[in-house]
Amino acid sequence: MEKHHRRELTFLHSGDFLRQNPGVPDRTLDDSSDHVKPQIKEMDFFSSQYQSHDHHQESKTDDDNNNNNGSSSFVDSCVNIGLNLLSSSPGVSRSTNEEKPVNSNAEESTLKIELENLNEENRRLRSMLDQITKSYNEVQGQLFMALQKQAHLNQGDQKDAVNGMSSRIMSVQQFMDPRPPVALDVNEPSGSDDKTQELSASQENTMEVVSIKDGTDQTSQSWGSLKSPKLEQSKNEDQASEAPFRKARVSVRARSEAPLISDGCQWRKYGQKMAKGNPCPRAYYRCTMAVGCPVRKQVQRCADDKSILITTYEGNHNHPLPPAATAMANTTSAAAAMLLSGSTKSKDGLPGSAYFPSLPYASSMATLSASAPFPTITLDLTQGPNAVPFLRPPPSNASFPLPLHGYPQLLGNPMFAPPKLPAPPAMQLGQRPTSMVETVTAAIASDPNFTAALAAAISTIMGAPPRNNGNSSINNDENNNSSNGVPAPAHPAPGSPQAQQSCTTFSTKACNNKPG
DNA sequence: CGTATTTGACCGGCGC
DNA sequence: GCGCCGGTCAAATACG
Repeated sequence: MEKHHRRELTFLHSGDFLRQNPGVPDRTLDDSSDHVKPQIKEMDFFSSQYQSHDHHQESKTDDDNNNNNGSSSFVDSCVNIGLNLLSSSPGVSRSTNEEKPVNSNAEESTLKIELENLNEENRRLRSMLDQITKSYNEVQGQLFMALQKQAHLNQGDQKDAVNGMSSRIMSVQQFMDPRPPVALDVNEPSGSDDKTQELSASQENTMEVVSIKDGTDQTSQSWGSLKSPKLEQSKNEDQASEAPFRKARVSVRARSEAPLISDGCQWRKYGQKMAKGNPCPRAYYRCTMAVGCPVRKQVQRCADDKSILITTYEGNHNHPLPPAATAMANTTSAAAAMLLSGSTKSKDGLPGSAYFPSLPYASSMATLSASAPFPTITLDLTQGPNAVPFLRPPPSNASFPLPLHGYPQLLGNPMFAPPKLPAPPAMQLGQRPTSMVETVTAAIASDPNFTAALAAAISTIMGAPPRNNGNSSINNDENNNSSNGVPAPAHPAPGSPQAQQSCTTFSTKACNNKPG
């Protein structure tokens, strides 16, 4: 069962592709790092795999080979040793072999045969991997084409097309990027230069998609230096047009009985107030994952439906996000790229009047609110994936539907400036409240509805009918995530596309969390 | 005892 | 200027 839904939701996870291979035991991936067992098959397989395909794992493999510690990555030359060490009592096997040359010869021939079998297996798996890679590329191409097609169809605005397309494509690239999701502590000096570079590059991609600055503080995103020329330009433009804007916010509506949704960050409550027009108190939290992190969030139950939890994020994290948060952020960004279709703005300029259901599952998830003191994008995750364009009647205030959360550019696009707010600085292009969106996407990720919608949308784009697994296939990953703010250890699967990761690591603890 | 939460006080923005 | 309101501070309290 778990295998089943993994397969569906992690459709780009190379590791899971392998996992599906009939000849490869499931323990292959899991055991590669944790267990010391005579699993030469798996080891050999990975070794070859990485050597031929996966650059970013090369360094790891090389390290292992160099260390030759026999803990995880055996090369062929080590097979014998590994077998002896692992299958016999240490210290005894050697003398035993010396005393019994005949048996040793027999064993040697046995090992040779086994080695040949392994080589054969290795070839077979490699060819399978090639096929998978091929299919992967094909699907990627199809996705590109689908996105371009949709962009053309919805090409209501040239500027949007220019900005959006490239971003979309970048997003897709990032989504498809088989490199391991990053997010780990980039400030920490890495032992391997190659690895570091890979991480940086990957982060760059990630940030290209996710990055937003809300203009409140430009404390360097510790993730990096990621600056595509384009974004750099945008940033400069923004800085040039610095305006007295305060903060953009992202609000997430999700059904949850828990007082908090788990978004991968650690929060400390610093206040609670009764808000006007809502019998439920509003709680104020600040991020405590790093000293001085300016990110705040407000949590309040919906006055109309107390089962709906409204979480509003504000500010930029000044620290790397834990994998649990980053992965989800990446995924959501990728999902944004997938789901975003063409022009997203209100063509007649009237709030609430624009709706482009090119991607029915997601296009109604986001609304921009013009009435709030701050530009706020609201992501409504309270509807089921198949509740087709669920256009929750916009709240009394002015708002207009947006296809897409997690799509930073939207927040920055002056075209989206609420009529009431004359192009608030917060809405300037290039202002990228990165972390806010990331946090929100993390929150989104914790909502089963979103992941289901994402899966359905992806399936739609891919031209395949969405499987009817819906929430059930996604929600079972609770154990994958650590509790609030605690990074899930080593959960990024090597060589897996980032998008996949978020699919598999989505936290659904929203309903299980106890307040910290 | 250290840390997190609670809760009333305080502050600033905004409308009248 | 005043009051309302959202947001934050910080002392008191709770908790492990």
